[in-house]
Amino acid sequence: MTAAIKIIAAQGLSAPTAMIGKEAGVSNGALFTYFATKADLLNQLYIELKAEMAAATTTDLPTEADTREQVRHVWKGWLRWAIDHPQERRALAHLGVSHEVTAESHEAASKSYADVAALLDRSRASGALRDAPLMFVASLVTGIVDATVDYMTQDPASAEKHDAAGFEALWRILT
Amino acid sequence: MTAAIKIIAAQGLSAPTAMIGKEAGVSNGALFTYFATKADLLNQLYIELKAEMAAATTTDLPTEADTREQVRHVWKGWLRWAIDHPQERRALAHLGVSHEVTAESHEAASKSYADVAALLDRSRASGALRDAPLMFVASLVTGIVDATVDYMTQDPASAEKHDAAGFEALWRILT
Amino acid sequence: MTAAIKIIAAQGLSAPTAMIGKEAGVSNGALFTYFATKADLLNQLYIELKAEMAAATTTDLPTEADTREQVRHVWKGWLRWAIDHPQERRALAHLGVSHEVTAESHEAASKSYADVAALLDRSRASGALRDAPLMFVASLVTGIVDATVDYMTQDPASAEKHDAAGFEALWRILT
Amino acid sequence: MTAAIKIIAAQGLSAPTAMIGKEAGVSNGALFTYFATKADLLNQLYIELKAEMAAATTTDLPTEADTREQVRHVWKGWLRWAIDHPQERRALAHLGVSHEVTAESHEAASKSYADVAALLDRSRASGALRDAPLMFVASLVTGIVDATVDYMTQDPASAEKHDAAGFEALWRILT
DNA sequence: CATGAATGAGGCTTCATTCAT
DNA sequence: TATGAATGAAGCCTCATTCAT
Repeated sequence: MTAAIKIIAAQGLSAPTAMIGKEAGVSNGALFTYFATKADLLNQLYIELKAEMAAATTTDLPTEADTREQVRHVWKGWLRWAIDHPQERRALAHLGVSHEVTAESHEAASKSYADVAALLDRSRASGALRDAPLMFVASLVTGIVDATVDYMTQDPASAEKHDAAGFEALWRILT
Repeated sequence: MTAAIKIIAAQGLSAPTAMIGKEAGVSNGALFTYFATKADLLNQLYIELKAEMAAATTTDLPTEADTREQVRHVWKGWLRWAIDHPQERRALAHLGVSHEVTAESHEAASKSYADVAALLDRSRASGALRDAPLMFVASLVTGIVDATVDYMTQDPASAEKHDAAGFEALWRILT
Repeated sequence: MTAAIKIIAAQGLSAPTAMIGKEAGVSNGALFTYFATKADLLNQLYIELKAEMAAATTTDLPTEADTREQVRHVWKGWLRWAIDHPQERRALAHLGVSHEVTAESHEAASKSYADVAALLDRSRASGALRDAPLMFVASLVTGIVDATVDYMTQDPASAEKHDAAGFEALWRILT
Repeated sequence: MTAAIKIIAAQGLSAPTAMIGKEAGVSNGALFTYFATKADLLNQLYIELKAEMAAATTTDLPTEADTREQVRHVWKGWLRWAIDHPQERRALAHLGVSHEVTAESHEAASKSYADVAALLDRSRASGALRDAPLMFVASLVTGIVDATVDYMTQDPASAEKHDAAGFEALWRILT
């Protein structure tokens, strides 16, 4: 699994299963005792990565604090995870557009985000997007996070500034 | 070319060249009269689509109007193109993450956006992101556009509302 | 034709007909107005080259001189032609082992050597190989010529010495 | 390998790898488990055949006997191998002129002939070719062997006579 | 007759998947 | 259950040959 992430991040989804097996230290045949199919592996990987990413945003969430604080916590967690797991992010970028990843997997992945979605819903309650579909708002937010992480990665010296600017943009949209 | 867009939108980048040829009404061999390589085709396609998309946002730009009006024009053009060209958008999504698309192609593509970038720069001049790198702001904007288009496509009945909400979010970020 | 020689010498028999056409300054299609088939071209080329090579050995043959003198003349002509036409030689090396060159072509080519063969027959009349089949002797001779040319080409500084050594070997075999 | 020899002898170097695989009783894909590339197969084949041929000439070489005896031994071994392995010989003829066979392979192959070359050097020590480059002499010898084998193969009834005539020619050249 | 784009069969190679050990 | 050699379908690309202009 870790192997798959590394290989897919580096080579894309067309990476041979044999190479993933090698990286994982198992034979090419053994891979298929764990995953019936390459598509299976990709789907499980997708779900797992999404879940992991979601978990990173909600652990230790200060549920008693005010909304802004909680959003800030999620924001921080998200950024930290993304920056600490560049390969995971790259792999997800590939998996996200793949035809091999089924609608069911996308469904399953979105469930991991229930808590984040709920928080988002509370945050925008009295904002400009109060009447927009929640998923739409979530998409906007995801876009902002991705852009922010991209620039923090490219220009680590000004990471702090990008972080602040990104959060500023986010908060403006929500409120 | 049009054929490639259609096939890639439907099947992804792993679509056989033979299928693209067939869709275009030419033999599999003929494809390589026009493109030396599959990668070549993908790169040219990427550059062309990006250019076309950029063109859709800046034609008839009211350069004398105030900034908000111009941003609104670009926004409208962008949305219209995206909604009218779902296959092109899908193909671009695939091409954007592909390893086959070279850095040179990305470079070339970004040149098409010079005008839009300049406008963006003017718009955020006195806004919260006035000190952020322009490309960072552009990424944020792209994220918002993509999210908006996604939801206008998924829920055409409320297209107007999504449009408005998206622009609202955009404008908030810039000013 | 000259083009074919050049290209085949450089690339072998797998050289594309299009490349030969280009070198000759005609379109790929035009080639097939002159030669029905690539195999046709190769066969004609083989016969022509063999004939040319044979001609180079017998022009101005001093038919009145003694046998050794005549053999010496053929030897000289052969060496000269081979050294002056390295591409032709290379092309012939490829054509000689090709399956595309038919038995008829080999037959036709050998006819060009009638005069040389007759001379050879006279030369060995009282020699050690007087009872061997003429073609066998011819093969031996060809082997010696080829070896000599190879070394004269590789080491032009000592060309004279190789020439002499080669002829010495030849004459020893014949007499 | 044996399959490759057979197929290449029959069809030349343009023989499909699939056909070689089939002859060997393995699938087309399996071939590439053993040889990364068709060129690889050809190079290994060339080296192996050359080595085998060289080995056939020097096994049981009577190193204590006089030079003529030793040359005779090599001659016999060479002829025997060539006559017993017509396919190997044909394959070698193709491989010898191929562009796919690299200079390194030729280098490697020539190393197999160190012993034969040394013997040759001793044999011609006081002969007419004593000052010619050894490799030149070797080429002459190879030419004679090839011619002899060709005729022994074509006309097996007189094999004995051709053998004798060939050796006679050889010995005349050396001494 | 020449052109050169188009054809399409065929070759080399890759790789997901299977299976005997 | 693990191994890794074997399978064979499929993909990219080449090139002899054809044919409309």
